[in-house]
Order: sequence, then C-alpha cells, then structure tokens
Amino acid sequence: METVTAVRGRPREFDVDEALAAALRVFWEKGYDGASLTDLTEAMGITRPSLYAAFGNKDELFKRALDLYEKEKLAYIRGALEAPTARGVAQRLIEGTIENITSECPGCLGVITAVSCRSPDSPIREDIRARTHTLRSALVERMQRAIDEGDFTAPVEAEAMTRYLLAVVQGISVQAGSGACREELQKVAEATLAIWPGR
Amino acid sequence: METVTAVRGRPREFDVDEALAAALRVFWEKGYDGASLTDLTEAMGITRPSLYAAFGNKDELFKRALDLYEKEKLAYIRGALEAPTARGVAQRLIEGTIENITSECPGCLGVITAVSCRSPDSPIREDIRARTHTLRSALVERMQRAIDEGDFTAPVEAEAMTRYLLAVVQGISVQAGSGACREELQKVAEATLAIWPGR
DNA sequence: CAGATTACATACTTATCGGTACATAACCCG
DNA sequence: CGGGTTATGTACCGATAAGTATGTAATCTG
Repeated sequence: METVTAVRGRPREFDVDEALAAALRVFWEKGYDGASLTDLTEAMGITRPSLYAAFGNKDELFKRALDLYEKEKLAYIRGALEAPTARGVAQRLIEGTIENITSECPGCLGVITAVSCRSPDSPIREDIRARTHTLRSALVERMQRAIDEGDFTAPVEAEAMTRYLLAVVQGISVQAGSGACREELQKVAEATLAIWPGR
Repeated sequence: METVTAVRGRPREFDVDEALAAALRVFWEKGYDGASLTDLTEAMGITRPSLYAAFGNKDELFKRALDLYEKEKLAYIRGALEAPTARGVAQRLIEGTIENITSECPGCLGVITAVSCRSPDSPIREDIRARTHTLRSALVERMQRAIDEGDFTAPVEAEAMTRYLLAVVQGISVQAGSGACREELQKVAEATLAIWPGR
C-alpha cells in the first residue's frame, strides 16, 4: 500500500489509482483475454512502457484490478455476512450482487474471469480460485452459525447451503451478462427469498 | 441435414460429423475465443482450407458445434420438462446438468459462451441468447402448468421460478468450471431440492 | 550547473490470430 | 483418355497480440 512515489528522478505524470480504476473498468467490460494492452493503455491514458513500469505486466495489473474490485465493488459482502439471520445474509448478498452487476458493467468480474479463463495452468485462474475459496469459507462459517442459532426450518448443511447460495448469485451474474435487466434479476431474488427455508 | 456429398469432384477424405464432434470438444474445452484455428484443425485432423470449405468460417463452425451440443448433450432437458411435477423437472434438470458438465469438459458450453463472448455486437452472442430464450420460454410454460396444477406450496410466478431454476443450474456450471467436483455440485442439488416449495 | 535517476514517447520485436491464393491430386462424365 | 469439378497441402496474407529497445525529457542531489 505504498502510494508514496520515489523521490528521485522524473515524477510520474499520471495517477496510479486512477489508471488502475480505468484498467478495472476495461477488464470488467472485456474480460482478461478480451482486454488488449491497446484497450488498457487508451483507457488508462498512458503508454505501454508506463504501464509496464508501474504495474509489471498484464497479469499483475489484473491482480491489482481484482484487489480494487474486491475492495470497492464487493464491499457489500462483508456487510451481508453481518446480517442477523441466514435469510438476511442471503437477501443482502443477492441484492448487493444485483446492485453491483447492474451498475457499471453487466456481470461479476469474478464470475467472468472464472468462466472465461479456461487454461488449467493459468495463474489468473488460480488467483480467482483462491479468492473464491476465501469468500466461500467465510460464508460456510456464517451458515454454520445460522444452523447453530436455529435459523433454518429445514435440516440443511452449512457447506451445501453455502454452495447453493453462491450458485444463485453466480447464476444471477450469468443472466446479467447475458443481457437480463434489473427487473428480471429481481425476480430471481424474490423467488429465492420466497422459498428460503427459515428466518 | 444433407449428409450426402456431391457426386462430382474429388471425394472428401474426412468424416464431417467426426470432425464436427472434435471441434465441439475443442470449443467446449477452450471457449470460442480460446479455440484457435490451429487447435481446431489439429483436433479435427484436417487442414485450414478443408475446414473453410466444409464449414464456412469459425463462426459457422461454432454454430454447427452448438447444434450438435444441443442435440447430443442437452437432450436431458427435453426429458426433464416431461417430468410429472415441478420438483421432478427441477431434479431432472439439475441432475442432468451435473451429469453433463462433469462428463467431458467442466462447465456448460452455453454458459461459457454467454459469459466469455462479451463484445455486444458478436453474432455468437446473439446466437446463444436466442437459444437460451427458447429454452427459457419452454421452461416458463412448464412452470405455469405446474402452478396451474397446484405443484407449489408457496405463491410463486412462472417467470420467477424459471429464472430462479436457471440461475441454480448456471451457478452449478460456474462452480464446475471453477474446479468443483461432482460431490460438491451434488450438495447444491440436494440443497435446492431440500428447500423446493412443493412437489 | 553536472550527473544520477526515473518517466516519457516512438518505434520496434516475435508470435499468433483468422482467413486465403495457388498449385496439385483425385474423382465423375463423356 | 480428356475435361470439368472438387478436395488437399503448402505457403502465404494483413492484422493484432504481448512485450521491449532506445533516445529524450523532467526531476533531485551535489
């Protein structure tokens, strides 16, 4: 988190944070493979050598963009986990997802990357998997707490409810990326909550 | 469906159906953009000019591969729609999806294409959207019938339940593509059916 | 102001992309 | 066997991909 630039030499003429935000936008729109260096540098307002000097390479730039995405666009997840009941967690998670994926670019950057970066040895792929694993573990813990607190009216497992809930929000992201409008996504949210087994 | 070859000229030395099956496999593994013509021709065992002579271009080859995919790999959907109850439809749809996406390549070709072909003016994108629309319409009709026949114990809408059920299977596909094993996907199936509101 | 250091812009590298020109080979009809 | 027709193999096309070499401009230290 060192945003302090080196004191010697010619000073940088662009704002790293702004450039990173622009890069995130491009990756979000086009995906990792679909975003060319030309797309990126044009959106960031910098040249290729500047990009490589500041961010290393495309992989590293993408990981930095994912960090920013998690910090700014997935902040609602932390809040959702603090809801008092499992139903509240589900509701806030789903509604936060819909808000996120209908605001800037259709679809979730994580889902887009997980689905479209398909070469098994891709470092991008591993990165996304690790991030997803972290989120899923937190959600499993929260679901277990909900079970212990008697939130559910049906006998469910924490792992199963976690993967189920993630599947719903991932499916919502797929539909958003396929052109579904907000109202159509809201229908999924309503159905999910209408049949949610408990409080 | 003219598999009869022209009578004049040098006969083709490869089987079009076999080559198409090989192409489907490559597209399924790597996605539309990720599958290069080199990948395709190597897997199909033919040269570039043969591919172009037989299939037109990459777009048309992909659409032919999608036709084959629907016909051979999504046959379970037709069966699922004929289940006697809404729960049966859901169960057969989900189980068929898991069977499909854990058999050859992880993930559903339709979901992979919908998520990873992100340029708005792509003909591939439109093709997938049209195919998805057809499936969704059939499912809406089936859900409406289920409502009329009193399958549901909760007051739900056909459109909402359709998009909900599709979201679940799409989410399952996302997780399969992210490396989830069959047992983990089965957990989603179990949870979905455990909380299904009706028969 | 001199030298070290860092960032800039231009122009380039090699590799691969989808697609094709062209010559040759194999078939049918006459 | 000759002419028309279609498929095959090789070698290529222009465009674009990610990444970089190089010279110059702008800053700090001395």
